[in-house]
Amino acid sequence: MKQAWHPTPSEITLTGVMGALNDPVRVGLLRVLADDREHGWSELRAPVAKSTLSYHLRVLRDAGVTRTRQEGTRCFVELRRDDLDARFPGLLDAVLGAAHRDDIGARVGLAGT
Amino acid sequence: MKQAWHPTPSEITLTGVMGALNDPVRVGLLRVLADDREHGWSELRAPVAKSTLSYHLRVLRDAGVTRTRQEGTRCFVELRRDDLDARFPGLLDAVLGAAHRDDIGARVGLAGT
DNA sequence: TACATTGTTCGATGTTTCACGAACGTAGAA
DNA sequence: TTCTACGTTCGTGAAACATCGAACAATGTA
Repeated sequence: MKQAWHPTPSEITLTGVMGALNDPVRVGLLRVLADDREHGWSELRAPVAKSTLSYHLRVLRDAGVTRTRQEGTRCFVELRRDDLDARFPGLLDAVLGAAHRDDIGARVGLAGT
Repeated sequence: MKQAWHPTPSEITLTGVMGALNDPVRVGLLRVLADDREHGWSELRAPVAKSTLSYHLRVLRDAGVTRTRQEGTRCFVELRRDDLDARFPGLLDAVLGAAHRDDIGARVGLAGT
């Protein structure tokens, strides 16, 4: 299983990021990843089938919002906060703040919490 | 022609705003309206048919991004900056800054510019 | 009244998005 | 090698979206 493609910082587009964050499940994933730690795929809990979760993680990755690393058969996901902040200053914080206030994507979480 | 419906500030949702700003034409309109002045409908120039422009302005209005006022047969549109800033601090500026840097919606403009 | 202007709405069309289960490929375990 | 666990990809379907031109409604003008 080869490492998945990721956009370089300059390939990250506003349209792509806005599109990626225009879904409550993906905003929920964003909130989970906002602790800036790497999380295992299997640790993630979302109210969708695993194929759908894979799809959403792919959308986030392709947009440059997250980075996915493969290790054996396991995957680890993390937020590309530095790249996003460099590219679109303030955007991530604004979305995270708004998502927290409106409690968007609340049904997404981590195992055992 | 009665005045169109607008969401109250508390009815403005992050999901709605993100969805509204997830289209280059609408981001272009946002940039045009970012001067915080009221603009006449007929003043707006976008690379779409007038029925499509009407549709986009409706999406922005329904999301709470803009306010539309009717005066006779004419319409005037303005950005609801205060409401958006109160609801989602920093979001509008972040999007406007990013849109400017990436030149999103550049084909939208005003007549005579 | 009749006509022109302005923007909205309708109906049709093609595209994109999100969802699922099934099938698949890769890597490690037995 | 065979089996199991982990995620991805495929095929499909339903819904939402963007787009257009035509028809429409509301207002102002002749």
